[in-house]
Amino acid sequence: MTRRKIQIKKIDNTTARQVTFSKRRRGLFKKAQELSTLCDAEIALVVFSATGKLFEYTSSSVQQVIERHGLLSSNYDQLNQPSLELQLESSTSAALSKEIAESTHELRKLMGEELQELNMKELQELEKLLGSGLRRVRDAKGEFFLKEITSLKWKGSQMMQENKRLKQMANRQVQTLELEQGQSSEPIGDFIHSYPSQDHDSSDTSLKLGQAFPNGI
Amino acid sequence: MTRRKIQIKKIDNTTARQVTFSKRRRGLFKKAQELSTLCDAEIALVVFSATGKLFEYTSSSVQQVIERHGLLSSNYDQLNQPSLELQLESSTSAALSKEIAESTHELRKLMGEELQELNMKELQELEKLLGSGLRRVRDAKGEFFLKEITSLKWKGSQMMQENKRLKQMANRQVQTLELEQGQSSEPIGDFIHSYPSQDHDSSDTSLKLGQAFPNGI
DNA sequence: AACTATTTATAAGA
DNA sequence: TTCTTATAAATAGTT
Repeated sequence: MTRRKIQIKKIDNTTARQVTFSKRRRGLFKKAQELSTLCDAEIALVVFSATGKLFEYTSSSVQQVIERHGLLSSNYDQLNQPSLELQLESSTSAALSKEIAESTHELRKLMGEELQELNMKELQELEKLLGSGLRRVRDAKGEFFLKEITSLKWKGSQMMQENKRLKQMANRQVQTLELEQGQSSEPIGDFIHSYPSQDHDSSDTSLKLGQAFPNGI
Repeated sequence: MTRRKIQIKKIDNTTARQVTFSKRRRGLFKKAQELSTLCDAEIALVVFSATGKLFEYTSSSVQQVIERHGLLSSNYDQLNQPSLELQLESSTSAALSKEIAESTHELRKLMGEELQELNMKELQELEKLLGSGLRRVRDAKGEFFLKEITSLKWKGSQMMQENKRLKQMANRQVQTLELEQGQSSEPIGDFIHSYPSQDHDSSDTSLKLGQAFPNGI
């Protein structure tokens, strides 16, 4: 807008458009930075050129905020040792409930509720992360959950097969009893289908499931 | 920068700072919009005033892109009926593997791999969602995963208890056999601890696990 | 919120 | 790309 005034519409000539893009982009970033400094504002600016090149400016490093709170590092630490505490070493209802409660709490924390502990200003700074940082965290969390789910499904399938095997074995034994002694007993199936009551006896009958899945997913 | 040149540093006077903020913010947004139009660039601009007020500009509505691809709606549809297909109606290895593979595929799709089907331009537009849209998607996905994991853990615990019960029952029967017939048999434990082999018989031994968890988490 | 003297940004050309 | 420069646009200080 100087040797002549121009219309604000897409510049047809490719070369001219690229030149203008460079010039105006620089101007825009400079203005953004000036506004941030002069008025103590937090600014995030992302520009994609028509060719897909990315330029971005953020007035404050949100990375700093994140690192200050150890969000990334702690999350990544947890990501690197998934499912270890989930190998179900306990088998009573109470212990399981507790474990589930704890895991849920841990997962909720992972999900970002811990962010609520940051004050408003810091949250606003976090907002400015735009894609990069938060998106990395999000993707990592997603992968974590995905692995967790896949692992749990594997364990579930293993347990189902074990259950099946147990039932077959039980049935075989009942048949043996019936054949050899002519006794009749309650159908195994009905018993198996009933849900466990709240009694916890003290004998160690833990089945040590989920202890080895060589092709760990 | 006109009656006099100014230094680019924080303006002390609060009123002056607010006035300058308004003027320059407007200028900045105008420049952003001009750059976007002139050069066919995608621009996302977020400004937080010192008082925490938010102003933002995005050159294209990413909401449109998302709605066009039905990403939000389809995900939410899936969110509203979680774990139904996971109630493990099958019990053979082959069926389980297939189910796991399908579920995994479904989860991967949920995770956003479907986004790879969008072309580059659209992805760039998506980038500009900044927090709002993508964050909503992310949070929804996270909640989905969380529910899925909790549900799977519940099922796992139910199966473990059922396994325990089966083993107790088996042990009781073995004891009965041993008492009444004086026979000795292989220790149940070892058999139970072994992992299932690849045989699939055709008898329906499905245990219908996970069909009712009144206190659903 | 309006004005206006200047500075700044930048379109066209080199 | 970078520089030059004439001119348009933005805006600091004022009203």
